[in-house]
Amino acid sequence: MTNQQSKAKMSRIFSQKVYELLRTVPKGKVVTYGQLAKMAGNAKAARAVGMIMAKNPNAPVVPCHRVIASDGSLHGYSGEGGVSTKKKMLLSEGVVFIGDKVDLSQSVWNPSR
DNA sequence: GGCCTGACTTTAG
DNA sequence: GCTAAAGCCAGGC
Repeated sequence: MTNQQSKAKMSRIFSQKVYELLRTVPKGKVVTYGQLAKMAGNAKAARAVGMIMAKNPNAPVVPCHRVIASDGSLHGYSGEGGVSTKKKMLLSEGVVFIGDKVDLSQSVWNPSR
Protein backbone atom coordinates (compact mmCIF):
# COMPACT_ATOMS: atom_id res chain seq x y z
CA MET A 1 0.00 0.00 0.00
CA THR A 2 2.68 2.36 -1.01
CA ASN A 3 0.12 4.67 -2.48
CA GLN A 4 -2.82 6.35 -0.84
CA GLN A 5 -4.87 3.26 -0.21
CA SER A 6 -6.45 4.04 -3.54
CA LYS A 7 -9.46 6.25 -4.06
CA ALA A 8 -11.72 3.63 -2.60
CA LYS A 9 -11.42 5.24 0.82
CA MET A 10 -11.83 8.63 -0.74
CA SER A 11 -15.49 7.84 -1.14
CA ARG A 12 -15.78 7.29 2.56
CA ILE A 13 -16.56 10.13 4.87
CA PHE A 14 -13.90 11.83 6.92
CA SER A 15 -14.68 9.88 10.06
CA GLN A 16 -14.56 6.56 8.25
CA LYS A 17 -11.14 7.40 6.84
CA VAL A 18 -9.89 8.33 10.27
CA TYR A 19 -10.93 4.94 11.57
CA GLU A 20 -9.19 3.14 8.76
CA LEU A 21 -5.98 5.12 9.20
CA LEU A 22 -5.98 4.71 12.94
CA ARG A 23 -6.49 0.99 12.49
CA THR A 24 -3.28 0.83 10.46
CA VAL A 25 -1.23 2.28 13.31
CA PRO A 26 1.12 -0.44 14.62
CA LYS A 27 1.45 -1.26 18.29
CA GLY A 28 3.96 0.83 20.18
CA LYS A 29 3.36 3.78 17.91
CA VAL A 30 1.15 6.82 18.22
CA VAL A 31 -0.20 9.47 15.88
CA THR A 32 -1.27 13.06 16.41
CA TYR A 33 -4.71 14.45 15.63
CA GLY A 34 -3.22 16.74 13.04
CA GLN A 35 -1.39 13.87 11.39
CA LEU A 36 -4.55 11.80 11.21
CA ALA A 37 -6.53 14.75 9.94
CA LYS A 38 -4.03 15.35 7.19
CA MET A 39 -3.98 11.71 6.17
CA ALA A 40 -7.75 11.69 6.23
CA GLY A 41 -7.79 14.57 3.79
CA ASN A 42 -7.81 17.77 5.85
CA ALA A 43 -4.84 18.85 7.92
CA LYS A 44 -7.00 21.44 9.62
CA ALA A 45 -9.63 18.97 10.68
CA ALA A 46 -7.74 17.93 13.79
CA ARG A 47 -10.67 19.14 15.87
CA ALA A 48 -13.10 17.07 13.89
CA VAL A 49 -10.87 14.05 14.42
CA GLY A 50 -11.00 14.62 18.16
CA MET A 51 -14.76 14.78 18.09
CA ILE A 52 -14.93 11.59 16.09
CA MET A 53 -12.71 9.88 18.64
CA ALA A 54 -14.91 11.18 21.43
CA LYS A 55 -17.91 9.51 19.84
CA ASN A 56 -15.75 6.52 19.09
CA PRO A 57 -18.38 4.31 17.45
CA ASN A 58 -15.62 1.84 16.62
CA ALA A 59 -14.00 1.73 20.03
CA PRO A 60 -12.97 -1.96 19.94
CA VAL A 61 -11.65 -1.80 16.40
CA VAL A 62 -10.07 1.65 16.61
CA PRO A 63 -7.11 2.18 19.00
CA CYS A 64 -8.16 5.72 19.86
CA HIS A 65 -5.66 5.64 22.73
CA ARG A 66 -2.91 5.84 20.12
CA VAL A 67 -4.06 9.30 19.15
CA ILE A 68 -2.24 12.11 20.94
CA ALA A 69 -1.85 15.88 20.68
CA SER A 70 0.69 17.54 18.38
CA ASP A 71 3.08 18.07 21.28
CA GLY A 72 2.87 14.49 22.47
CA SER A 73 0.58 15.11 25.42
CA LEU A 74 -2.49 12.97 25.97
CA HIS A 75 -5.96 14.45 25.92
CA GLY A 76 -9.37 13.49 27.16
CA TYR A 77 -10.02 9.79 27.00
CA SER A 78 -13.60 8.57 27.15
CA GLY A 79 -12.46 5.22 28.51
CA GLU A 80 -11.89 4.11 32.07
CA GLY A 81 -9.45 6.18 34.10
CA GLY A 82 -9.25 8.76 31.37
CA VAL A 83 -5.81 9.76 30.14
CA SER A 84 -4.21 7.87 33.00
CA THR A 85 -5.37 4.55 31.59
CA LYS A 86 -4.58 5.75 28.11
CA LYS A 87 -1.00 6.46 29.08
CA LYS A 88 -0.76 3.13 30.83
CA MET A 89 -1.94 1.28 27.74
CA LEU A 90 0.55 3.07 25.54
CA LEU A 91 3.34 2.22 27.95
CA SER A 92 2.27 -1.40 27.82
CA GLU A 93 2.52 -1.29 24.05
CA GLY A 94 6.04 0.03 24.16
CA VAL A 95 5.43 3.71 23.63
CA VAL A 96 8.16 5.86 25.14
CA PHE A 97 6.92 8.46 27.59
CA ILE A 98 8.71 11.56 28.80
CA GLY A 99 6.96 12.60 31.97
CA ASP A 100 3.35 13.10 30.98
CA LYS A 101 4.05 13.28 27.28
CA VAL A 102 4.93 10.81 24.56
CA ASP A 103 8.38 10.83 23.05
CA LEU A 104 7.48 12.05 19.59
CA SER A 105 11.06 11.36 18.51
CA GLN A 106 10.50 7.63 18.82
CA SER A 107 6.84 6.82 19.26
CA VAL A 108 5.28 8.91 16.52
CA TRP A 109 4.01 6.72 13.72
CA ASN A 110 5.26 7.42 10.24
CA PRO A 111 3.05 6.26 7.35
CA SER A 112 6.16 6.08 5.22
CA ARG A 113 7.36 3.08 7.15
C1' DG B 1 -30.65 24.65 6.31
C1' DG B 2 -28.45 26.92 10.28
C1' DC B 3 -26.36 27.04 14.93
C1' DC B 4 -23.60 24.87 18.63
C1' DT B 5 -20.26 21.87 20.39
C1' DG B 6 -15.57 19.70 20.77
C1' DA B 7 -10.32 14.29 22.69
C1' DC B 8 -7.06 20.33 18.07
C1' DT B 9 -3.40 23.53 16.31
C1' DT B 10 -0.95 27.69 15.93
C1' DT B 11 0.37 32.49 16.98
C1' DA B 12 0.78 36.19 20.03
C1' DG B 13 1.46 38.33 24.69
C1' DG C 1 8.24 28.87 29.39
C1' DC C 2 3.35 29.43 30.15
C1' DT C 3 -1.32 31.32 29.29
C1' DA C 4 -4.82 33.27 26.32
C1' DA C 5 -7.27 33.91 22.08
C1' DA C 6 -8.49 32.98 17.20
C1' DG C 7 -9.19 29.83 13.40
C1' DC C 8 -10.71 25.68 11.00
C1' DC C 9 -13.46 21.34 10.36
C1' DA C 10 -16.94 17.68 10.86
C1' DG C 11 -20.87 15.89 13.36
C1' DG C 12 -25.24 16.38 15.82
C1' DC C 13 -29.69 18.74 16.77
